[in-house]
Amino acid sequence: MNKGLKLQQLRYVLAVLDEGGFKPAAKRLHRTQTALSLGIRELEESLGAALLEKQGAGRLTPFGEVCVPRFRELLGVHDRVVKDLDDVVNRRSGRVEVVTAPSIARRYMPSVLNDFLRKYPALEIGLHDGPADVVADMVRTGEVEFGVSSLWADAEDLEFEPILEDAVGVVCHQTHSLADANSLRWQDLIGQTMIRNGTSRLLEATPAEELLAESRIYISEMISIDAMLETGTAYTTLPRLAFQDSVSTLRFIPIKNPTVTRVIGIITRRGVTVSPAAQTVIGALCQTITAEAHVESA
Amino acid sequence: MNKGLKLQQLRYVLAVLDEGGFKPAAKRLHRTQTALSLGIRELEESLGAALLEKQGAGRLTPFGEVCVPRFRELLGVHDRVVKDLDDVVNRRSGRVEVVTAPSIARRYMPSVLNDFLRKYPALEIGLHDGPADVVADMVRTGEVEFGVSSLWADAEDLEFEPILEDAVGVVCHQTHSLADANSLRWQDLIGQTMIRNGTSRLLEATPAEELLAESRIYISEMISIDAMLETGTAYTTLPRLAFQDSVSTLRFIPIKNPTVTRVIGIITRRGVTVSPAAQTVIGALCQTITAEAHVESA
DNA sequence: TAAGATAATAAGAAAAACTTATCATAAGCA
DNA sequence: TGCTTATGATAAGTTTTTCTTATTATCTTA
Repeated sequence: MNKGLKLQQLRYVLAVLDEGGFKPAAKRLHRTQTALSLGIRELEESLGAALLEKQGAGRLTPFGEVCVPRFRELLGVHDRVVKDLDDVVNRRSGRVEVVTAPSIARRYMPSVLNDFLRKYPALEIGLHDGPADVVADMVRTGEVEFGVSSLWADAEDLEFEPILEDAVGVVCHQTHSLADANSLRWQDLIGQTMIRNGTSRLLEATPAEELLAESRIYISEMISIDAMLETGTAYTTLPRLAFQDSVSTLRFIPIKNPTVTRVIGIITRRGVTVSPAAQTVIGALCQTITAEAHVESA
Repeated sequence: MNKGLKLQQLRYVLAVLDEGGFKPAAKRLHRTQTALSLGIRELEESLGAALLEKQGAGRLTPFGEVCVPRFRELLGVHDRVVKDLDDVVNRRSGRVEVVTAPSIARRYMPSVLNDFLRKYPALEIGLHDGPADVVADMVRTGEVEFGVSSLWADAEDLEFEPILEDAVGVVCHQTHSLADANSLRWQDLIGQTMIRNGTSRLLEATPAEELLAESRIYISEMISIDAMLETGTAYTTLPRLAFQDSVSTLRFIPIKNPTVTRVIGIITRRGVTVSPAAQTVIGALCQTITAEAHVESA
């Protein structure tokens, strides 16, 4: 006895049964009668017993009667598996977990998600946000398929694909002495009271390093920073995207010569291909960012 | 997308996973590393997405994680089907329905069944008995796979394979005038009171036809015939096998010149192959009959 | 940075699957 | 019956698939 059924041969048998003969079955399967004859014969030999009676329109032997329901079961499972996997590949099924920097989550993800959910009604998405190190960790552990953030140290086990540059600027209250400038240089900030925050690491190893060293205040939460800025006596620095225009008493002033930017990109585990569904999300995100960039520069 | 998974390719993937690499997996499957590489690649292309990460010891892509459980399921069903059918072919599973003439059922089937059940502990058997026409009908309808009996008219839709000849003789009470003969000729019976029974049709178109015409009693049930014979005033005819030695007050006297026999054989539906299990029963029956014939003639 | 291992690629050989053409057998019909 | 038609089996050859050997590229590790 030869282990290993060939699914196609099982289909031959079922087709002969359904169509009531070799010739019509062959026609339906786009094969010749001979192909079915040979294929079914081989199947019978591998099983060790005949399935179809010698003559007459495809009648089953008793053994065939035992076989056919199992053939149908096996082919049924096969066809379902094929369909399921096809659905996954063609984004008709699946779930994506994503983590981004808070600024990205607020600024870009809403429209990405809307697009995405409309376009692929059967896909599910989970969106998380957090600071860069948390983003990296969530990608590393596999909790999420990819992250969108800046990457401090380029880790061996992570892949970074830049998609966006985000320039650092001054944020201060409208009553602050710097508030009315259109743009600033770093040296303009010397002597001013600076609040450091989570993004201040961006200034390390830049012309702003000196300011960093002078600064004697560090506040991690944006809410608390806002409250401090409201006094009009201090400023902080933020990347453009992290600044919320909605707080109308604060101003954002770009800093030039040189511009300091954080680079935001797609973070994935090195050597792990993202799922088809996740690829779609990444694609949508990049497209959205490109579109907005055009709007801004216009 | 190309419908139709090849089971072997699925096994390649699982082997690479289990063994942690192409080379050991290839070794286990008695293939070269290249064969797996090519096979898995083809599978990936047919699915439309990668299953294994490019390098490293057979790690799965997220899509691969989705696929593998389904691969296992499909192969599991396949393997179970193969095993089930193998069991049927090799008589480790199955059920046979048989119908025989009552004489066969009493005389031969007990030992056949004992042999059979001992030899194939997993097979089930259903034994029925009845007169020749009932046997033929049960075979015809498919209620049973085959019958063992004589066949009156050779029906178009039935196949008859003779296995045994059964000579007709006289049955009478030990006090009957014929009781002490060692053998009789038909003419010895002229003038005696004959009881016809279900087997009397065997005498049609034989030298005994005349006796049949003279007979004025027909009794269908053996019990009632016995009662009548006990009076010692009448005789009946029976094939040897239908005569029960256990009724010790009755005698069986062979009739010769010419001998009239009923031919008992295997009755099957024309053009229907019997199941492997049934083939076994038929084989055992023929063997038992041959063995007993030797004993008797010895 | 070189050595060893692992997987991908190329090219050809072996095996499988399919095709056309032909044959045997059974069923239908005058 | 004998002729015709239809069905499935068989033979021989072709195409396709699958596998192998040989080689190359890439990653790992020492």
